[in-house]
This record gives sequence, structure tokens and C-alpha cells, in this order.
Amino acid sequence: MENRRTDCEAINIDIVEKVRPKMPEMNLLYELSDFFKVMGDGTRIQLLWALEESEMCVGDLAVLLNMTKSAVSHQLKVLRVAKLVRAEKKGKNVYYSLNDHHVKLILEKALEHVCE
Amino acid sequence: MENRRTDCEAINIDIVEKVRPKMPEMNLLYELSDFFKVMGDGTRIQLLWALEESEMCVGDLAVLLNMTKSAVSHQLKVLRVAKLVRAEKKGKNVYYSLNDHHVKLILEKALEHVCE
DNA sequence: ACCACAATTGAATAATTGTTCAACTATTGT
DNA sequence: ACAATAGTTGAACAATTATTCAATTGTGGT
Repeated sequence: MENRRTDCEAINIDIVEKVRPKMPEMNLLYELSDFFKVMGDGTRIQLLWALEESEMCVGDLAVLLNMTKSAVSHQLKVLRVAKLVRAEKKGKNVYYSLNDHHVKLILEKALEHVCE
Repeated sequence: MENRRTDCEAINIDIVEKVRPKMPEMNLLYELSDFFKVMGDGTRIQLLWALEESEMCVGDLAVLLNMTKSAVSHQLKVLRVAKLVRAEKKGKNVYYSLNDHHVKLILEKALEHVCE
């Protein structure tokens, strides 16, 4: 018997049990919400949008967003770990670019939603 | 002169100034990241996914997700404020359903991305 | 009128998170 | 070898947030 965290009985057990098998693996849902979590920050959205226009190095992005290099670098790391951007070192500079073109599609769909 | 928060000069001023006018209004970007913030939580993603299958009341959702009614209600409120779900009172129960069919499209696109 | 049940609410707590600051690494130019 | 610049890193701090708990509202049934 699994331990129950819930504090009530279902009103419509039939509906609940019909829906239950249609739910994706928890595993997958967490990956999904982690993905949205990465997008759910104003700075990171700006970075993604900027990099969609052109690859840039950290200093350029810092000037564009009017932030410190450190703050930008921290957020780029989050995007890097999430595999949304890619870093390439050229001399003293590190150039970042988008790693995944799904992202552009999702950003555009979400913008449609927000603008309606 | 605007106050500078940044701590460096741009390496490629030409690129920065070419990209700058292409950036959407900050305003819009914040709406966008707020939208993703709402999606960026495991519980809320589960709720959205479940409601895509069938409308349900709070008790049903609590049983399905194995959580307390209170926790579910709190998260439903977040989704309600974000206009992603709609509540309808029927007798003693409150039935929730998806309010926006863009959401399904975005969830599916994001799932494609995560599954690749 | 009363009881049982469904849902909401607000305060409290614990956990997570974004930015700052200072220290550090790595590379170029002299 | 040295100074200057680009970027990264970790700790600290403030702010935000998800869940729990207890109290409350509102509805239906008796």
C-alpha cells in the first residue's frame, strides 16, 4: 500500500482512474517543468532572445542587458547546463550561441499566447 | 545619461547596437517569463496535463496527484490568476478546466524538445 | 438549525533562486 | 615576466516560493 499524502476521497473515482493512466511519467513531467523553469526568468529570456539575433560574448551581452559580467555569466551557465546555449572560446572571449532551434519555436508560440 | 549597471565595455559595439533595436519591449519579455514561471513547477504541470484530459474538481485532483486539497487549491489559484484554467462551481464542488488551448500546443512542443 | 463535506485562505516554515562581491583562472600584448 | 582584460566561480544576502497547518466560508442533506 502506497503512503497517502492526500486528505480526502475522490468525488468521481471513475474520472480519476480514467485520467490516471494517461498521465506521462513523473520523470518526464519533471524534465518538462525544469525546462520551463529555465525559461521562467527575465534575464534568461533576454539572453535567449539576443542570442537568436547573433552570437555574442559575455561582455557584449552584459552591455546589451545592462548587467554585470558576473550576473550574465551565472545565467549563461544555467542555460548551458540546460543545453539551450553553447559556448565557444575564441582568444580572450567566449562566444555564446543558441544550441537548439526548438527554443525559437517555443518562444514564438508563447509570445503569441501572451500577446493575444 | 542612464545609470549603468554593467561593469565593462562591449567587445563588438556594432553587433550590440545591431541587436538592441530587435529586442522586444521589456514589458513583453516580463510577461513572457512570468508565463513560463507558471509552467515551471511540477505540480502545476501535472494539473494542466490532467485537466487536458478531463475537467475535475479539487478533491479529484488531490487524489490523482496524491496531495492535500489545500496544496492543490493554492496551485490552482496560481493557474487561475494566470488565466490558464477556469473554475466553475457546481453544488458543493468546484470544477476546473483548461481555459486556453494554446497551452496544450506549447506543452506538446516542449515535450518534443525534452524527449529528443 | 445543525452537521458533514468541499474548497479557500493566511500565516509559518523550509527550500530555492538571482544578484552582488571578491577572488580566481586564462589569455593577449608589451 | 608583467600588466591588462575576459570570464568564471563560490559564498553571502535578499527575495521569492511551495507546502503544511489551522481556521474559515459556503453548500447540501437531514
